[in-house]
Amino acid sequence: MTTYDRNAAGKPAHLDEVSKKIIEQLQADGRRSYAEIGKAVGLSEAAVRQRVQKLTESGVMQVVAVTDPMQLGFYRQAMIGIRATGDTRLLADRLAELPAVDYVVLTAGSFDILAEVVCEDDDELLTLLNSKIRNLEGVTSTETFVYLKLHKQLYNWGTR
Amino acid sequence: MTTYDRNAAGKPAHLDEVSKKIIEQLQADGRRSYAEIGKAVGLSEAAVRQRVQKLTESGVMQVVAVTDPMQLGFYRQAMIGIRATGDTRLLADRLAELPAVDYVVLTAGSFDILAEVVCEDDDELLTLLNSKIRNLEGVTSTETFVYLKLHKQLYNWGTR
DNA sequence: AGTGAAACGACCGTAGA
DNA sequence: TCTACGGTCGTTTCACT
Repeated sequence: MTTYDRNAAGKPAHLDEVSKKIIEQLQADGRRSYAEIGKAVGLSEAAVRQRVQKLTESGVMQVVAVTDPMQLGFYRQAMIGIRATGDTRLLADRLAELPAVDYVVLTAGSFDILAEVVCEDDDELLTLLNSKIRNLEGVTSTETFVYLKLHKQLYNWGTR
Repeated sequence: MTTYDRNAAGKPAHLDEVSKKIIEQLQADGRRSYAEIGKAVGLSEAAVRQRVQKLTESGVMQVVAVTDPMQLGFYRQAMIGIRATGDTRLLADRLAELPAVDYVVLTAGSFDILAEVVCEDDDELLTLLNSKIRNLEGVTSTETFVYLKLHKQLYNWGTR
């Protein structure tokens, strides 16, 4: 599943300190054992496992592999600001279908949509823009921000 | 470590099909056992373990917990486009130090920097913008794109 | 929700092709 | 770089609190 609704699981989750610590442990290393986490947070292995299962099932957290595009041969990344007419949700669906697009967000402001793309090179980026994105129904104009240097990238949203 | 250099580990990594499959397995579930992955890709448990270790050490991949800001009480996200003078790398360092900033990228285009922020509410966002970001040395103007709906969010960059 | 205990399975180091 | 194997540790289930 590539597209998801952040509101799907409902509202807050008001985690206690122990669950926050468990999440921190898994943010540092997603393969850390439940037993080791238990030692760090002062809980039995079984209790940690139950909490992790709940956190995962409720969508608060997931443990996944993240990869570095550069090392996989994708040397060109960019953010595309898009201005559009009509229902931007439909347009967002079309954008999300493109394999090179790894991030789509509907925004308020001078762009209606922001889309991040991952390309092998400038050639692919140019083709993507001209032959795919700018052809989509509703797109009135785009602005491209080529990445010069990715400086900070956190996955631990929300625990700060 | 919150800031990292994507070029740190050098250039390509030309993975074979087996390593790509291993990464796919861990993208689906970061806690899947080496033995189970081995069955899926046709390799012994030890071989999978060695490959995962190499992929992790070389920075091609890492297994981590990712969380949903909404469910942790951060209801307002936004992308801030920043125009600046001087060395934007220094400014990016200052931005990266702010806990609410989870993403900073130096760009070419009508913005010099794009920064994603995660806030509890509009109040915090407003304070962040006015009292923190716009005060930073070198910032000449900002443009804020408040997130209305996060539509697609991939962590599996590069394997497409 | 949590603990503890026993059976099972995964993980890790080492040896060898 | 892979497989094979044994010791160790983690995980799972279940009965209990």
